[in-house]
Amino acid sequence: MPTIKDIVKLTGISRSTVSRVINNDPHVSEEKRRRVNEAMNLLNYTPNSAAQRLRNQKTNTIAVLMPELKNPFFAHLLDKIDSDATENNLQLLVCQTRYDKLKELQFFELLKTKQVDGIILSSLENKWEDISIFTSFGPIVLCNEYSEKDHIPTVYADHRHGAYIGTKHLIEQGYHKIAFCFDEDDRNSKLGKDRRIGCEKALEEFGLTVRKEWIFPDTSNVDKYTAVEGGRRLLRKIMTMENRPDAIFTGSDQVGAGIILEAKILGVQIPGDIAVIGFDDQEIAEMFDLTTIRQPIREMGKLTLQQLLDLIAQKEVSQRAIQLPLELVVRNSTKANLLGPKLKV
Amino acid sequence: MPTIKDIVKLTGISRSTVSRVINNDPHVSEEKRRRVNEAMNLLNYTPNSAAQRLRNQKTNTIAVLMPELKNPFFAHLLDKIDSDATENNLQLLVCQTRYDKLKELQFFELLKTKQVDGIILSSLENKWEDISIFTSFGPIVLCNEYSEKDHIPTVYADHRHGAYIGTKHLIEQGYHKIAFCFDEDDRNSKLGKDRRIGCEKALEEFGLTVRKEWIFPDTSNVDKYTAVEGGRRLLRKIMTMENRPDAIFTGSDQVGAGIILEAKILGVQIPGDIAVIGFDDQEIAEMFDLTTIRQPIREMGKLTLQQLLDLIAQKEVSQRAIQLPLELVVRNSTKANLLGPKLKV
DNA sequence: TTGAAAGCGATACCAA
DNA sequence: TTGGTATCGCTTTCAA
Repeated sequence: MPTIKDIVKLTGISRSTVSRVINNDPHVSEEKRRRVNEAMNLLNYTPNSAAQRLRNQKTNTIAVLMPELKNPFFAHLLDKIDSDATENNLQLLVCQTRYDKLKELQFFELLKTKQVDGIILSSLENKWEDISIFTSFGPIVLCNEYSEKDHIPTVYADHRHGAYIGTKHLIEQGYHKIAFCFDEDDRNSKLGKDRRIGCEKALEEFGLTVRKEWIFPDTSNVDKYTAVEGGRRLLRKIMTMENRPDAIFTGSDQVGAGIILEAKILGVQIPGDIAVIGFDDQEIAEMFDLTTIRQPIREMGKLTLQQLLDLIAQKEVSQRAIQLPLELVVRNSTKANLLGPKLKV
Repeated sequence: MPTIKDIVKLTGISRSTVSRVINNDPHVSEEKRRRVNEAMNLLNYTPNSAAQRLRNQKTNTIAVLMPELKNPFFAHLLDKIDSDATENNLQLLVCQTRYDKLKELQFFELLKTKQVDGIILSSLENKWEDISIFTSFGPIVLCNEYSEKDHIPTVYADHRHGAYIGTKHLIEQGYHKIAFCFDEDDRNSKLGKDRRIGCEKALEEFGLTVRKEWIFPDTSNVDKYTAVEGGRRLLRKIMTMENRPDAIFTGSDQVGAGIILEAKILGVQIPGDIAVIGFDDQEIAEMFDLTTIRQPIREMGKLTLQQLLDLIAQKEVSQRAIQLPLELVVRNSTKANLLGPKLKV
């Protein structure tokens, strides 16, 4: 591969000037610029990025940490981040933590070893306290997940409100025996806790209370089956209960789809016997006619990258924590019970 | 950030020896090794990867080119490649071509600028002739797609046979008016062409012929709607035809799912009125009880990375082109027509 | 506008 | 086993 030296040899022009041409420095005469460009084309020259990185202390690369790519939510998030990254001449490194604390921590070495200029964190396996020390090595922006401390650069959706409007919708449709199945992972993120708060708020407004036996954790991540299978198991479990809920509010469209699929097998009517709400509004929700809470993935990706770029450019970010609204998408899985609202409000 | 110099200052030991410790060179006394390690821990030292890249001419990073991440087939492929890459201390750069020839070409600059040690190409927008020149800048391995020239390092599935067994299955189940909907993208890859050959072979064996009006291109990529929507449109179109096929062999599970969804709306019985076969065997195929052709994604990812690693290590790869078998997964979307095989063989 | 030279942070050859 | 030094390829300051 040709280097600057080869251009120097060919043109007799100094490396400084050649470098100036490469970097579009205006202080170069037109004639030299032309000769350098000619030589570069002739030799098929491209600057060596390792040398540039070393010299400039900049990689034009960022890492996106996520639990796993085969979860379509994260694949879409990565897709959106990539759109904007490409526009900004940034490379993207995929980093799957696979729900592993240690793996997650290891990825932060990328910042120390200067392999990336910054990190987007879309899942949180460790406590923020254990991660925050890495911010001294480079900027980190949280996306989707969020921690208690709101002085962290974060972009997240208002899951509390999302859970609230979902629950409220169920109640208004006449369902008041509502089960919840959310990722209970409140060790690190406030996400699960916030959802529960939102649900409770809606229930309280209608004079209802949460029943402990109707709260189910999403165990698909820990037990290594798919979220769809998780939904199937959940419904089977629920059907063995004596006092059954008449609606299930789930933490993902996959779980919701699993419930609907298993219902068909068990002869359970959706929404006649049991209503279902998903989360995210992925393509699968539409396919299964599943009421869900839409996540603004496009905006989350865009704003997250923007924050990161601002931090890399040393500009302080305008807002540290950005909260985005969540939206209810009504489909047939929560159609009003034929008997009309069972509840007197 | 501390550098080797800081370790030298702190310990009085030369940079050469420090470097040896970093790289586990055995020719270092235990005492010095201990002192260097102590200092490294004390200063929280990590080698600067840009410097290592420059010096070693190696990045430990590879790029994976694919059309788009939101296609679950590619998300899964990337996931599998990543598993093995992580084991080999390789970073992965995501590169979405978004079905764009120019974008694809631009990604090969990564090889020229030494940002990656090699490239995995899982889609092909340009002709191989236009890409092959880049092999002089670093190794490139084709995965999934394949070109006419079989001296290219490639891992691909036997789509000809896949199409053959799928078609044969349909015929044996009593369907002999078979429509095909495959990506017609044979400008660059042999994939589409091979599928057609496989279909024709099966038809011929049973004395049937292909009907031109029953061959449909998959236009979702070009027309910018989802593959599921593509399936829906396809069925609507077919239902307007006078002479309708009684089975549809599609190029993806998404298209198959779209057909099944639209059938429900139109009151078309699957498989009673029309049978459907998908391709890939993604989770969605199981959900929709869709007969499909299973792709060995796990093996494809593994073997592809192996080939690339061999090429990077300068070992010639043992086999240039590896062909993997495709497997029929029978589900209810192709259940034998109740009237029994219509065909006298 | 141009060029000489220092330096980014590591590795490896050579000599001791 | 150890250390001095050249080198990887580029950018940037300084002086001309």
